[in-house]
Amino acid sequence: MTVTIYDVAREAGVSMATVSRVVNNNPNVKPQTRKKVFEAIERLGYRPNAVARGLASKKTTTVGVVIPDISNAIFAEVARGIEDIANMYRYNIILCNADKKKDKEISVINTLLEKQVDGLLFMGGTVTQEHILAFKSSSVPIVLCATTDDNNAIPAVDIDHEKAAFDAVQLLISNGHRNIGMISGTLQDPANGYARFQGYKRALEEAGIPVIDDHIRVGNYRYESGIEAMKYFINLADKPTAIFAATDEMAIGAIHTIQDANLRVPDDISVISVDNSRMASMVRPLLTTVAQPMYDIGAVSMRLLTKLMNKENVEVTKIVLPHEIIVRKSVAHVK
Amino acid sequence: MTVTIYDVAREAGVSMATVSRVVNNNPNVKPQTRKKVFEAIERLGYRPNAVARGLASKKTTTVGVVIPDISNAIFAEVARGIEDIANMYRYNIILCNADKKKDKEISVINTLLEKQVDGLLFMGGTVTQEHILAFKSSSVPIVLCATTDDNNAIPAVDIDHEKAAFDAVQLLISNGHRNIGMISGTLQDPANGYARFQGYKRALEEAGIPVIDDHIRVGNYRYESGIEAMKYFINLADKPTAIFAATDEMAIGAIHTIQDANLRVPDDISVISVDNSRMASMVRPLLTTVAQPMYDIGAVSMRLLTKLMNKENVEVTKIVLPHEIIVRKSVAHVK
DNA sequence: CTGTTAGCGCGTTCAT
DNA sequence: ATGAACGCGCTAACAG
Repeated sequence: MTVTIYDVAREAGVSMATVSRVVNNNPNVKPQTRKKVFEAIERLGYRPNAVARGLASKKTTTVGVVIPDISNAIFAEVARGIEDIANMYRYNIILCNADKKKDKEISVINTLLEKQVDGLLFMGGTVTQEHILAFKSSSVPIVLCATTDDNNAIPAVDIDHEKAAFDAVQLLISNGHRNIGMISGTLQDPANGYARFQGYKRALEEAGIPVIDDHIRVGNYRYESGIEAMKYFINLADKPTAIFAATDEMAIGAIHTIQDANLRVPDDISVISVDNSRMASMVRPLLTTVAQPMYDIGAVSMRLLTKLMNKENVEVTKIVLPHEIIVRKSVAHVK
Repeated sequence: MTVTIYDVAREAGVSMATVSRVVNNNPNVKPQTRKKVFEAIERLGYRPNAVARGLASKKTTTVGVVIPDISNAIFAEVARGIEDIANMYRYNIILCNADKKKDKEISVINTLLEKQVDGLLFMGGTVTQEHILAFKSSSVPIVLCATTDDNNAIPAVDIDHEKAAFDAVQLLISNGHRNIGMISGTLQDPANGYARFQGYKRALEEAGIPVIDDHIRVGNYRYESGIEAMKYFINLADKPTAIFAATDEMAIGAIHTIQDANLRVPDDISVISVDNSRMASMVRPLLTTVAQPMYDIGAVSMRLLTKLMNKENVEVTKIVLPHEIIVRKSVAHVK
């Protein structure tokens, strides 16, 4: 039924080793022989079996990607970066959603390892001891992607979330704002939640502005929770003159709430956030936000992984990509 | 180095066949033996090699997914549906972006087939003869996902794009609009472009409204092209009283352009579109749009594929999922 | 430059 | 219920 390397060999009148050589572009084949083999391949419609090749060579040219949720635009962008670079180096990607749930993460790591991936890209919640254990149970290279690792034991590429938040809030402060509300993500989330909150706090502290609980609301990254938080802020006696939101979506929720209350952005209240998703340039006013290079995070981590898989010597295994404030129209000087 | 089934056999004092049986849940093993084997597995940290298993069993429990662009929210949603169901049936997903480019599509189909995937989910541009040829070159089941196939030769699941557009435009007409502009996608795209335009046309024709070229602009699905198209419409002598946009993004571009011209949505101009992306509920006014069940398209096509891979008899192989108009705030009765 | 020969790790008869 | 032996399709020495 299926045509194998052996059939080709017979058809071309050579040995299977020779067929293997031409298929794998080994230079040690006479051009004429090569031609004969190619013709036989063509005639028989031979297609190499990558599984057999994987078993014999102990390489699958496949890498596993653990991702929280591919339907989340942020991660999808990372995934595209990963796939583009993988493709460039002739790797394929096995994609697994794990929703930042530890059990699911450990589980997919194991099935990925069973599938003999040549490398692993991990994007998830916190990296626990259990994760490390699962990683160490095999010798395939791993790189953490947009994921923090307290133990700092594994190669990783990410941005500096704390600094990103710090910079955003500092922009507000440099515009004269001193009454700044924060719409945070859950503080349990080390990167998008806790770190950004820390940046907010540090920016205030360095400016000598007291951090008060009433100016902090915790949301769930989504539009609706931005609305909810903003409704709260608007009813405050000392209403903030500026809002720092941990995500664009929450920022947009805040903007709409402000506008619905017949206040203006940025004239009455300024808004800044972090993400720079497509939506940031699809609101009125255009949203000032700090851009995270998500595509690049994916691309760079995949590139790092190729080096690791290639057993190249990589000195720096902790890569922090730069972020950038995209100044648009949602921040103004305080009145 | 790596511990194999053979090592486990020795450690447990049984044959490798027995180990294979317990690993694969074959009932023909004495409980006591099973226990011994499990203990040996635990002790040695044995992890089955899926590649070797794939070679021996001719099954990889892996399916290939060809997708236009995972960083596009619409497709990412489909992908999540696919992965969830795949996961449920213990399949893994190899994900390949092909950007709707024919050559790239054919190329990834072939590498996926080389990897011996048990099935293929294809999401792309048009399905040409060359695609069919590539599909037919192997006997693995294929299902088309959100992709039209003129030849109608391959199992597929999609929505009725023409009808979706028709319904949207009809809602406009039933609100008294007779001067309706369309912001279309490229007409070369059979589903999102051409079919939606056809639906627009048919709705007008059935209402006895002439279809005039001046009321049709072709965009590229994006926000910016919605802006551009709307600028054109606004300067028209007989300005449309309603706009049908082929995507939410273009619709939002139109809305903002209308508002920037100091006109109101929907009081002055109504806007409707199709997609029901998250953004539809993140604009003011909230966007009325027809919802496509993208997650379901992914889930249903993956489910169909599992049946096909399982050699179950499936009668209907052309599944059309229902769409639904989500009425929000961007459409009003004509003044 | 080419062919021979072993495995790679596992599923699967076929015996027992 | 268990074991022996073969083969899945290919790569990788090694020999010539």
